[in-house]
This record gives sequence, structure tokens and C-alpha cells, in this order.
Amino acid sequence: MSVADEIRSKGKRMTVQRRLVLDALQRARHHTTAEEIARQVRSRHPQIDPSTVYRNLEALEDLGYVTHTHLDDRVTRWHRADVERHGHLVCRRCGSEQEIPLRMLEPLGRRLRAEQGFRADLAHSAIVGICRECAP
Amino acid sequence: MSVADEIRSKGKRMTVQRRLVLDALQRARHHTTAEEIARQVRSRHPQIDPSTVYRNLEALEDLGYVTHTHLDDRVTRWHRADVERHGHLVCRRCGSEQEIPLRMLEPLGRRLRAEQGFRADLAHSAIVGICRECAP
DNA sequence: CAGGTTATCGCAAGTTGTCGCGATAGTGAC
DNA sequence: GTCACTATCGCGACAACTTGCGATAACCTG
Repeated sequence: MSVADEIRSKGKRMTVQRRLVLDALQRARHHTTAEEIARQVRSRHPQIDPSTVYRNLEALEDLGYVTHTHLDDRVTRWHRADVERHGHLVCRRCGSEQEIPLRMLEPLGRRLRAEQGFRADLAHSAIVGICRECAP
Repeated sequence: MSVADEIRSKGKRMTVQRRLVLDALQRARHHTTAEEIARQVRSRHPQIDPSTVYRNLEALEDLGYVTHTHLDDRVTRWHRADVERHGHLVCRRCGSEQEIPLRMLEPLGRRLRAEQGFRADLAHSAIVGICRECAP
């Protein structure tokens, strides 16, 4: 079943705009911003409103095709849901970003689950701190 | 040495506006939003611009008197730097917030330090997930 | 305590994202 | 195909900050 069919089978619609947002996410390796996607889409189809891009990202997230992550304090990053999940370390001083295997975060995940009944999504927010290079 | 003197000794100034922001943070137990502080300050001194509140929060953070935390996806929460630090669990479904002792996060902090040379600030961002009550 | 320096302020405009609404156009049913 | 239904769209207004700038007022110096 195609993505379009899957979407339709959930009572949603595959519109031109939605297709373009999906395509843009496909092209981006990972961690794109909504603004960047809007810029790409609008460079070919200027009549498409930025709010449509924002709403489609949200809709595609509800449908399970897309996920967002918070890297630094401000920007939301979007990527397809089928890329391998991983954690992020972001340096508060130099801004460098580093990916770490989710495996490193799993002990914490298990503990939160066991002690608090909380199912943590440890890939959702980056871990902020000071990286090796910036440490005094 | 008073806070005012400390601030002056760093080449900064203790203005009425800065004092009012500090006072508002003092009164708030913890986790206030910038908007809430602005509202309080402006209820008594309407001529004070919201941007002044934002700039003062940032300045006070640079000076080490104030810290901010990210709870849900959007809002930045501010509090005095001298309150006991702790982690947060936020449920993506019902929005409930739970505090957890930083001690629970320390094993991960030590691991990141040892394996990546990264000094994590694990109180900075809440851990997002599904809480016990909302779990299927 | 007067004067000069400059951190900070208030204001206005800009940025990024959200929301309500009437118009449009995918979809399933016939 | 055609039609009705309604998800989605574009638009304009709004919300929550951020930023540039000229004016103001802390504060150090003498």
C-alpha cells in the first residue's frame, strides 16, 4: 500500500502540498527546520502558504510519518520517522551537535520505566551541556 | 556583598526594572514563564516594556542568578539559580509534569562524561514521554 | 556631586509560528 | 462521471518573542 493509500485509509487526504512536504523531508538527510522546508516548497510553488507547511508537518507527525526533535533551545527539527532514532548532545558554548546511539540512553529509559512507570522518549530532546573541546 | 554590588562589580547595573524581575522570580515558587513575570511587573509598572523583561531574564542568566528550563515543547520556564536542581518528566499525552531527583539522571551524566567528555546539564530539558496514567 | 561613559530602556518593526475562517478540492459513494 | 462531504488550503490577524536604535539613567572618576 502506498503512502497515499495509507493516508487515505485513515480518512486523511493526499494533497499536492502534503506530497511536497513529504518530498522535501525525503530529500533532506535529517534534521531540517520547518522554515527550510517552507523555503524549498515555496521556491517552486510560491502560492503555498508557510502555515500550510507547518500544518502538514503536524499532520504527518500525527500520521506517524514524521517526527520532530529539539536540538538547541529554539529550533524544532523535523525528519522522517523511519530514520534510525538516536540521541543528541548539543554544546551550549560552541553549538556543536553530536549524535549518540540510543543504546547509551537506554539504561535511564529502563529505570524511568521501572521506577516511575514513565515511558521516556529519549530521542525527543537533545541533551545540553559542554562538549569536550569547550570544557575548561 | 549584596546582589546589587555583585552585579555592579561585574560592570553591570542594578536598575529598577532588573530589581523588579528579580523580585518577581523570588516570589514565584519555581518555573515561571517570561510572560507571567512581565504581567506581574507591568501590573504595577505598565510603562515597563515586555522586551525589557526578556532582556533582563537573559542578563540575569548570564550573571548566574537565573536559569531556564524547557518543559513542554514550547514554553521556556525561568527560576532562580539557587533552587535545588531536579529533572522533569512531562507526559506528551496529558501534559502532566513530574519532578525527579537529579540523582536518577546521574548515572547517565557520568557515562556521557566518561565516554564522550561531555558535561551534560540534565536538568535543562524535561524528558518527554508517556506517564503511567496515560500508558495503554 | 558634576560630568562623561555606556549599560539599559522604551518603542517600533521584524521574525517565527499559530489560529479562525470562508473558499477549495480530495474522496468515497452512487 | 457526478455529487455531497469535509479535510485542507490560503489569507489575514494574532501571539510570543527578538532586534535595532536613539534616549535615558546608572555608576565610576575626580
